[in-house]
Amino acid sequence: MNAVNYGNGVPGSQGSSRLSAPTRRERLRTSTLTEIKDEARRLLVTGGPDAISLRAIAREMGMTAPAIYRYFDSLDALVEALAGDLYIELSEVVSAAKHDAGDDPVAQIMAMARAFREWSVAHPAEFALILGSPLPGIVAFQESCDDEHHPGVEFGRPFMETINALWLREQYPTPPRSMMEERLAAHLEPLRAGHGEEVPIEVAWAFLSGWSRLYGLVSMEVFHHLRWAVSDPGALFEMELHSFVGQFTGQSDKS
Amino acid sequence: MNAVNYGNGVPGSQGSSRLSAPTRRERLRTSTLTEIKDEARRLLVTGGPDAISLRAIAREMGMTAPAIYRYFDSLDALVEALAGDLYIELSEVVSAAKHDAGDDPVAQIMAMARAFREWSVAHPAEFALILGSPLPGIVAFQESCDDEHHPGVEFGRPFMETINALWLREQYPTPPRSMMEERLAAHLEPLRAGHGEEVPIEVAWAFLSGWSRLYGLVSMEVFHHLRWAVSDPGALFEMELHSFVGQFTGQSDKS
DNA sequence: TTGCCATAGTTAACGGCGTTCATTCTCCTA
DNA sequence: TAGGAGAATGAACGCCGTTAACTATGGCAA
Repeated sequence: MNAVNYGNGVPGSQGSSRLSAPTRRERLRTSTLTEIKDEARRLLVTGGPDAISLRAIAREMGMTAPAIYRYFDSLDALVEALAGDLYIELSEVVSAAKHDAGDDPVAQIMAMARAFREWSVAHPAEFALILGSPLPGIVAFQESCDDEHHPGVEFGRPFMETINALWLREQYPTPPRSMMEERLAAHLEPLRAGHGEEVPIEVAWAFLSGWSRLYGLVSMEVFHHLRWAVSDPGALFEMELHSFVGQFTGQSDKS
Repeated sequence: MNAVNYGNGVPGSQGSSRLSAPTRRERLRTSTLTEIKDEARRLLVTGGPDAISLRAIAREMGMTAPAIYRYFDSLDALVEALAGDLYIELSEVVSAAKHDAGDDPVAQIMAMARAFREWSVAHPAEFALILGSPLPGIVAFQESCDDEHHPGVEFGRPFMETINALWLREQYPTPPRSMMEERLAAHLEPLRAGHGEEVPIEVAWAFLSGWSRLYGLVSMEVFHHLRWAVSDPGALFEMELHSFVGQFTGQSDKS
């Protein structure tokens, strides 16, 4: 691991000198870098994660495969960088939806959930790469989660903040405190390391419970694991979403 | 697709003649067949889905790769057959847990959910193969879900039956009927094709809602998508499980 | 202006992969 | 006992990631 290139960053004697004044070399380099990732994504979309190959990328770019090693240490490193970009893209989509949803936390939650589903359904291959079964090579990416600014943590932040705002406004129902203390409080170090030590246990519960429901439903739809049950997963999603936010608005579930 | 071997079945002029009297040839064939799948599973477990290769299997068996084409039409067909076996194994584990849980539907649900999680956590690679991102090649396997005896449908059956029994015993709370009629009733043809036309809408809802929660939580744990949040996913699982069955026992969620 | 050298790119090669084809061997049966 | 079906082989094709040695080039320092 003595290599100098890990996806970006220019190896060079003097480096980039002044900020906001990239040299010609640097511009060419970043241009090639993003072209590689764009081509990788195109392959991902058309043929799945396994279709991403250095040779195919190079062929499409009019290059030879070994040239890509000037930009990435390995195919895995390239895929990892692509996964990071996709995480950021998804985060921005979700955050934008939140900002467009007004001030009501419940409306914000619904907007974020819908944006998440829509992006996922529209980009199944990308979803599989960042939120599906971790391929060997993506594993390393998952491991580095102690970082406070890990894309995964960053992605969860707007959800967390909204649920926190909601809790401050009204104390929605939760499982018994005793159960949360016993089953949850002792195991929240990772979450609190990323989102602040003071996050209330009720917020942590609502976040984890809600996120796992959202993730389960969406990934079953994206992976076609619902096809045997339901012909319109979107309608099921809407129902579950209303049922979920109903918890917070105190709306009864009784028929 | 004019090939005769699709995983089992002996191509031959006379075939297997009398039942329960397999010829020597047949015995050797099925023995080799299962040895191939066993080796494939070993590779799956140690190196992930991509590590399954005909050449590695053959090497380990003291054979050459083309010989495997006597037993499977392609690598994809082999993986598909393996996935079918794993589905059956998981189904049996879950069914066994149900039968060991006594007569109470709620106890049965908890036992099945725990069995599902335990198998999944103990066999992450197998879980990824059958319940994770569908690789190209597994897609075909997912498509054939119109079959009433598809392994996926078969796997869901004990869950469905238990929730049905529960509904017959006590009418647990559900979302408003109007919402279920609108969002669910019109899209349940696939489920009813597999599990009977007469399944009540409340049972379908509870099944889908519960299964997606279970699947979401377990797959996040198996895929390490919870590592940044919680250090003991098992405790979170227990809490969610209690919270879920609490819906059915009328237990309040208020702290 | 000249000369240097880091950088970007090339070709060739290695080993591994799925798959096909022609061929050989072996066992069962008619 | 002869023949044929089935099992397995070796060689080959075209992919793949990766490494190593090599060449061309553009920008900076003397």
